[in-house]
Amino acid sequence: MQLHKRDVVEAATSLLDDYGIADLSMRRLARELEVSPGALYWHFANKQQLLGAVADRVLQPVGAPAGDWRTRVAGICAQLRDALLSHTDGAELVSASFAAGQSAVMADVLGRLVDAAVDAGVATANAELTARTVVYYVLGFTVDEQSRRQWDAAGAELSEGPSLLTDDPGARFDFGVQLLIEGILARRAQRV
Amino acid sequence: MQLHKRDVVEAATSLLDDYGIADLSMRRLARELEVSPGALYWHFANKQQLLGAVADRVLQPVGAPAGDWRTRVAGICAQLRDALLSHTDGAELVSASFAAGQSAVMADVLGRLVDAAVDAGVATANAELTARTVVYYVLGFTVDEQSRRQWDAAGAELSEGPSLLTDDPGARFDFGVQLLIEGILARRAQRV
DNA sequence: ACCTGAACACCGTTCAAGT
DNA sequence: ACCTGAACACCGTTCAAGT
Repeated sequence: MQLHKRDVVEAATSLLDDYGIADLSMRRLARELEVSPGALYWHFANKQQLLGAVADRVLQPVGAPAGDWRTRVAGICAQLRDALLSHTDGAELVSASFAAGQSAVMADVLGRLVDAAVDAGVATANAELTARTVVYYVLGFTVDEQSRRQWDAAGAELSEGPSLLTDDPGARFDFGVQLLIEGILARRAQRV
Repeated sequence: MQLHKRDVVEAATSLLDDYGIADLSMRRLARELEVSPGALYWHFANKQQLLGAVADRVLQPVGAPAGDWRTRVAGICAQLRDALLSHTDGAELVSASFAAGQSAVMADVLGRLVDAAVDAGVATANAELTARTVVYYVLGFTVDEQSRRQWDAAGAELSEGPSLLTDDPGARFDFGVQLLIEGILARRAQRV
């Protein structure tokens, strides 16, 4: 039976969920699909490109929220974080794929953030950087959050009851998002 | 002659500068030092730890600027970016080591940013996140900047003269730093 | 204490050759 | 068009044994 891109991405995603990004290798993926390693290179130019496709699969649930620019920025951030946390090492995967310019969906998300920045009144010359700043925050925060989560999901029962200092990642995340939104507000209508 | 940690880190840094992070392997480093691969594991527990030591070497020039909190934040950001741009793939290396919790110097830098945030009036519960947000920005921005720089340092003479859209990375970097500073200002004196 | 030698268990990628 | 088989050129890490 023929191998399709979609099957490959599907298998890669379940490998990711079950064993994490360190064990998501081309050879192991090929083994799982019962094909030779070389077969994957008919469908994908290299591993980076394949990981980019997996990243886009992870990002499928991220939509285009409506509302004023603040609502949209906050909505995109929240949806992004949720999507990343839904897969083992999702934040790390998407972060790497974004940096490598291999995620089409991240490019779309960036575009929506650019629109929101423009609507906020940021000069077009600065809108892209404003959008990137938001993305850097969401990825950085979530990579960190996820590695901590996964770290004490192992070694679980040894830890103290309600974790240290009433840790509420959601609230912490929102604090940063609001910081950025206020920063955007302050930098709007900047003379180019 | 005895192999010391400092020699290893020195050799690793020059391998980094000459060939980039992808070619900085334990085996290649051992070959350069004319020891067996196993010898490195007497001095470092694993590759992550060694890379952390290299990251700290890269970060040596980053100091503790004086002044009011805004000046300190801006100064730390600028020094951090300069240090990262001074070595091939420096931003990527430090970003990875920071995420893995392997850079002592980044921990120090974070501490100074926490102090600045507290001085700005951010509640202590939010100061760490505020500091991390700044770090996420500097690392994200500089990884991106450096990959672009290195990409068109190859394929050089083919490109247009003054690059696209009067690209001034320094000015763009400062815009983001100011956005963050204004965000911090807006979120100071937050009720805990 | 510090290092070698050799092994273990892998990698990503390419490419002639097959169907 | 799509895939196999086999190779190429590597990895990180461990560990008995040597000095």
